[in-house]
Amino acid sequence: MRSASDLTARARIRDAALARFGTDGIAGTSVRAVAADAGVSPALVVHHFGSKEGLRQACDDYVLDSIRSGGAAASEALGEVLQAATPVRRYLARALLDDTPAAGALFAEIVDRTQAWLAAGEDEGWVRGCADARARAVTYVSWLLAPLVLGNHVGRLLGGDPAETTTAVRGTRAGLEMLTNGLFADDRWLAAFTAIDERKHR
Amino acid sequence: MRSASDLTARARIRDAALARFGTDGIAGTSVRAVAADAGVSPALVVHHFGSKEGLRQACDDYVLDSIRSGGAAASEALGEVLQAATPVRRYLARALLDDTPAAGALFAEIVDRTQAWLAAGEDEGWVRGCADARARAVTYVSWLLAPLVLGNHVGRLLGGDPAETTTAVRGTRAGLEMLTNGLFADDRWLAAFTAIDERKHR
DNA sequence: CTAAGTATTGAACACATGTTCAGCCGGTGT
DNA sequence: ACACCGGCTGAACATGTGTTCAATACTTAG
Repeated sequence: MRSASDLTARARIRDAALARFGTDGIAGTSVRAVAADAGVSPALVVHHFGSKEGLRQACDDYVLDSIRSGGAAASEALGEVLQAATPVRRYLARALLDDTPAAGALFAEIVDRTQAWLAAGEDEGWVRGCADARARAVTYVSWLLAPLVLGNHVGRLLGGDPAETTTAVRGTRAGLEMLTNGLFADDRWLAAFTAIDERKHR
Repeated sequence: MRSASDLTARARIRDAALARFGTDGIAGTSVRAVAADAGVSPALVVHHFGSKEGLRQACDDYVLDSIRSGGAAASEALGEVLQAATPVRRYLARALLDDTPAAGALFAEIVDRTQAWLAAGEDEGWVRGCADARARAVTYVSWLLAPLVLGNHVGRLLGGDPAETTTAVRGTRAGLEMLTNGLFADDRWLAAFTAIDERKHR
């Protein structure tokens, strides 16, 4: 475990920014606050990153790299993300909401990988067929991302602190059950939706 | 359809704030910008709402009311939310991420309702049983909320603009398919997860 | 019509923000 | 020994922020 003090100042600033951006949002975080957290003068952060925007991009690049390098060839495309360090997760959630280009690219990349993974599973017989593979991949990724984005609320309701493993486990297990056995015992909702949809398209 | 100009200034300010807060985040929105959108002086917004914080609370109350009154006794507990006006949706997503007390209360309330709804369905036989009803309700709500929070990215990948119905339909349908038929054809992931979990707890 | 009260504004204030700049410190090469 | 150069800082600047306040327009009651 690295201690904060033996990192280069540049890295300390990046880590502090990651944490603060994730907690308070990018607009809600001041350069001064980041500098203070890193034990550094505000002038140094702009010396290293050019501007606040530059700092944000550095954060984008950092989480992008740490996710991509994490397990490019891993089977479960998103498993790595969910197990990344918590500040990274929170920052990722913020970035996705703030809709930065980097976040969009990352989301698209995750979806692509997941779609390929699901297609492979379909070939091998352990994933069911479906009408719209693209839509399914997008929806599936959204679902995996959801507890991450809503982590605070989910954690609060499931007891224990949000970062803790044991609370995430309950949600993950419940999700897996739904994905394996299904949630609804008959197709009443699916049929109802299809009916409405067709009526609208006529 | 009401036009913007025949609303009371107070309502215009609230609507403008709702939209801007949802788009740019609360910290990223200035009182002046809201005032300009509402065609009003900055001084008036604080005259009506006391402070920027007061304005945010008014927005919280507004979406809370419009959701609660929308369909308190409706069957699908969250269906109303997803069909609410788009600015409200975007604001709700922001509020959930910013973790305001009001948002937390709303999330808890939605989960409670959903859990009751699922329990009823279980009694009536159209919802499958499960090990952890609470966790399932929380996860289910997260899933329904996910496309809302990640709306931009989902919409972009599914084509068309995010607010449009036709793009949301694809995702919703894919989701319903997964919830009805299941996604995985066998229980390899569920079994694997259970195995890991048990090993950890021994 | 007058009085009262509310809606609304323009100008101002105090403060926080992102950014700049001239300079200091400490190590490295010559 | 010197010069040099990158990490680093304190003070300053311009601007944008939330908020205040006195004063004006507008509506409504007596």
